[in-house]
Amino acid sequence: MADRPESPTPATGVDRKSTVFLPQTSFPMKAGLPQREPETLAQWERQGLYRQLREQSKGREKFILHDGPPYANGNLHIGHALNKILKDVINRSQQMMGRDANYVPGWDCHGLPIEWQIEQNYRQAGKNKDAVPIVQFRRECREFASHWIGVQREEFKRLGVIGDWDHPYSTMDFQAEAQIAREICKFVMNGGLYKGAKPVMWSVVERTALAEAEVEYHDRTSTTVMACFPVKAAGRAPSLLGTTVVIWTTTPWTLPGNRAIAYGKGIDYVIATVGAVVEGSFVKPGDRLVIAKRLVDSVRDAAKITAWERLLPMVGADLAGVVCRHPFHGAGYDFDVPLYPGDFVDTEQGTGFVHIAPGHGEDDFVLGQRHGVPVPETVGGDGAFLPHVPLFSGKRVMLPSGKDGDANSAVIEALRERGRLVALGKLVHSYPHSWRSKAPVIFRNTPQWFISMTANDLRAKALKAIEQVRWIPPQGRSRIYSMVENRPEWVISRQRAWGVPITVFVDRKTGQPLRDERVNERIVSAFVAEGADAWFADDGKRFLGTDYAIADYEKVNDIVDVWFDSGSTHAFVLEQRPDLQWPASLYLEGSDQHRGWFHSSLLESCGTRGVAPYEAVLTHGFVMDGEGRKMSKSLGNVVSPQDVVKKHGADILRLWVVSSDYSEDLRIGEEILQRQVDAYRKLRNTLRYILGNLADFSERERLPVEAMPELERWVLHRLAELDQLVRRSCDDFDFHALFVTLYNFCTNDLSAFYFDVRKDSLYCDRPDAIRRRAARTVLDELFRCLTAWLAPILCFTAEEVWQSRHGAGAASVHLQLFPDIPKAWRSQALADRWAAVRTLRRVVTGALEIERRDKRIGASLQAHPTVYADAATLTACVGIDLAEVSITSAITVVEGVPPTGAFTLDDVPGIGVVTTLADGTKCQRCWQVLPEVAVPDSGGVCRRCADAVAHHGHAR
RNA sequence: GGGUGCAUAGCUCAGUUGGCUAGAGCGCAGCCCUGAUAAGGCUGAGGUCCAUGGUUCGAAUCCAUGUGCACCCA
Repeated sequence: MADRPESPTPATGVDRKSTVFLPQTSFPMKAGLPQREPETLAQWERQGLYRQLREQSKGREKFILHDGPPYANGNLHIGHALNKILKDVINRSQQMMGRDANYVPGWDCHGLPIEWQIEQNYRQAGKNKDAVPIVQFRRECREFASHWIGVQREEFKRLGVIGDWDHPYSTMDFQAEAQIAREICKFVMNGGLYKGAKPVMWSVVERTALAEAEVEYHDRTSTTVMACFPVKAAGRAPSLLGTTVVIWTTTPWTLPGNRAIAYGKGIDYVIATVGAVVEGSFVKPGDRLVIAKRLVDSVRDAAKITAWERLLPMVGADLAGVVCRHPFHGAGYDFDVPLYPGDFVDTEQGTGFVHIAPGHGEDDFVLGQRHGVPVPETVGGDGAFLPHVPLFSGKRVMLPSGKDGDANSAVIEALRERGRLVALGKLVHSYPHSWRSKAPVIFRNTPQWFISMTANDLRAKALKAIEQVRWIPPQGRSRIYSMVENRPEWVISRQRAWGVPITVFVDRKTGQPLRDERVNERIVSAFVAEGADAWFADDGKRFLGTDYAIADYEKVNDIVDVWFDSGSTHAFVLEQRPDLQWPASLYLEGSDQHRGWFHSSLLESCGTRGVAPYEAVLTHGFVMDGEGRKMSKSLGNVVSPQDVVKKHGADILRLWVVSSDYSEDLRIGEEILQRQVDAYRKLRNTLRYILGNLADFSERERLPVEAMPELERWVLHRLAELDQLVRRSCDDFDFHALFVTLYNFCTNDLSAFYFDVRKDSLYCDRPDAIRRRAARTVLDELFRCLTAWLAPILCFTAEEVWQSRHGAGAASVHLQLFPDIPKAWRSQALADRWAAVRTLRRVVTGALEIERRDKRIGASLQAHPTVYADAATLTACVGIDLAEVSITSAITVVEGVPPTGAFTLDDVPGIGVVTTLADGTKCQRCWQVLPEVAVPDSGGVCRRCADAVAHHGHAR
């Protein structure tokens, strides 16, 4: 370097350029994320990053985000991506705040959708599922779920989600199945579990219960009847005495199962006295019928009434407490039929009253349950009335062929005989049919297993637990509270094959479940060793041991609902793994899980442990398309995470997550993604610029804060402010605010201001110049902070930047903590001063823009502004080089009122700028226009540059 | 049909307990630079704050109704 000519001729700019310290970095501007990210993943894998993290954070306070298990039956969709990325950002940020954030992902594996898929495979192969032994069937379900766990695991990993992917949990692990059984046993032992009955959709043809997913709706012509129920007790409306309440139904055969009547609280009713009728009417003049006011005309026509004699109005509320007699009163139907209000009653058609048969409909069942109405069992699995049903024993609702039986006509005839028939009709309506046989289904009461909401005060415990949990956003609390407050008993049984059995033996004599811990232990240990298949392998004699005779007990072959499975994850994951802890710090899922996983986990835990399994619950909204519509295959607006990753990279998707307000529904589409790509580029270039200007930075250059110029101290002040915001935002899981602030810091404070101003010093000052050393020290701090703060979000890019500086062999950026920021960096006085400086600067740049527009200048270094300002502003600027800050070659400051014609900004009173051209000649090295360069022996460079060139290479 | 929630520039979002000419960033347009260069800087144009009615001296903000969208339930 010493032989470099000290004063190169002005014409040879190339030589000078080599003395300018331009940014140097191999960090490319173009990211190539889709190619690069998998390489980074492979590197993390090789390093064992997850293991390193665990080692490193041993003994730290644990932060346990317990994973809500996705269902293992298909590729990931964008909602999965949102959920897992959010979890990952939270885990990584908690880890970097000094906690041990161990994340164990999991899968939900049992249940109907998988079972169905396997059945479908059989059907396509022309085989019959029922011919396959259940254990083999279950094995195929297990293999199916395993396959999708593998697929989803790779897809999740590709998103950058870090966790114990080598040891995830699944609800079908033997150990999990064993623990689920143990949880069931707890409910058996504490009396929470009981056998009851509930209506389900039942196919008479296949003699099986059907789930909602297994029925399809077709039009069907039904015989409708209006039947009347004589009022027995009028409640608070004496005028009802001697009247009959008229109901309407499309399923007359359900009348023997009637136990109540529903009315609408807000509906207006009348007592209609029949005036005249035509021949063939089932009613006679003088009959007094209670019906909805809106429907008087249609009832009149349906019942062949020519005129009403009188209409006495009343309101729904008057019907409270009214009790009727059953139409078949005196023939074995001598119970009361009370009236209850029901939300589902309307006046679209019928009479404004709905007959309630708790064994034959969902509404009926729930309403009946709420009021303690018994659920009669009237129809057998073959579709025939059971022997104990008066009048109709043996009558068939439906034949095994799928054709209508004789039950409807028998019921209608019985009504007519007793004078309880008001009208007959036909109705074409949408009705559920079996997916397989295409035959209509019936709602039939079936034995089911329930968890009581009242036994052991489960409901009260759950409500109390809700109060103690932190819900984010806070609306979540009231949402789940009202659900738990109003929910019916918890039905946990399913008549299915792919799941954990309800591990109960029922005493054939008493109907009670066997309660014996030794039996339970045998079951659980068998499951640990063999999985839940052990239950289905034989008659279960081995579980009873020598204490009980299998002949005295019935082994229940129902399985437990999958919500009970996932509701038990806290028990078989959090409690069982020594590297986790119970309760979880956080559950995080879509807001639909208030009804789902949050709910079942709460009930399961409160029923067995008395408290919630989580300290906090965070919910996110749903992902819509770019126009805010729901995504659907038919609309063709589905955005798949796989496509985004392939096209843009996972970091772009992660950026999208933190740019959105996930407490509400969020949108994704081409434009939205393009905005993320733009933001990414800007961040990447900011980081690249820092890297470039830190080339060869050595510790010897580092400068203590006290020795730095104010501009550098202001940047450090900003870092201190940001540090606080970063930590608070991470604690609040508010990444949107965090990201916006970081991004604006990079664009406004760094790129457009600090970097722009310091460019001159970084490029042209002597390497040992204080100003340059200060800038490089600050860049180093910026590097530490930004890489750490961005690492939880842009996990791939942060690593790439980190390695670009520290080498590929360096410890991962993800092993860093958020830097400790000295409190002393913060200075409000400094912030205030620089706010004033930047206001002044805005006026200067505005003034320069006029010059530029009028072609008097191009670069700002050609200008020499004169700033007129008040004393307060100038006081704030004392000691600050305003020319440097404004990137002009000179500046003149005048205290006083701006002259007319000076440039001003409307929102900045008192400051005006008059611009002239800078005096002098352009320095060939730093491009400032200075008088000193104009002198003959300057060599075309300013004194600073001449000095820098003379010492080039010496101080580095 | 019921419950819950949401609606502010083309996009993503701020707008405390009612008190501004309603803000930011991106995008867009124009200009400048050419030593961050498929970069960087500056300036500018974009709003029926979903609609209607009300409370108030004053409403994006509070109330009512409606519309649209979403989730849950029926």
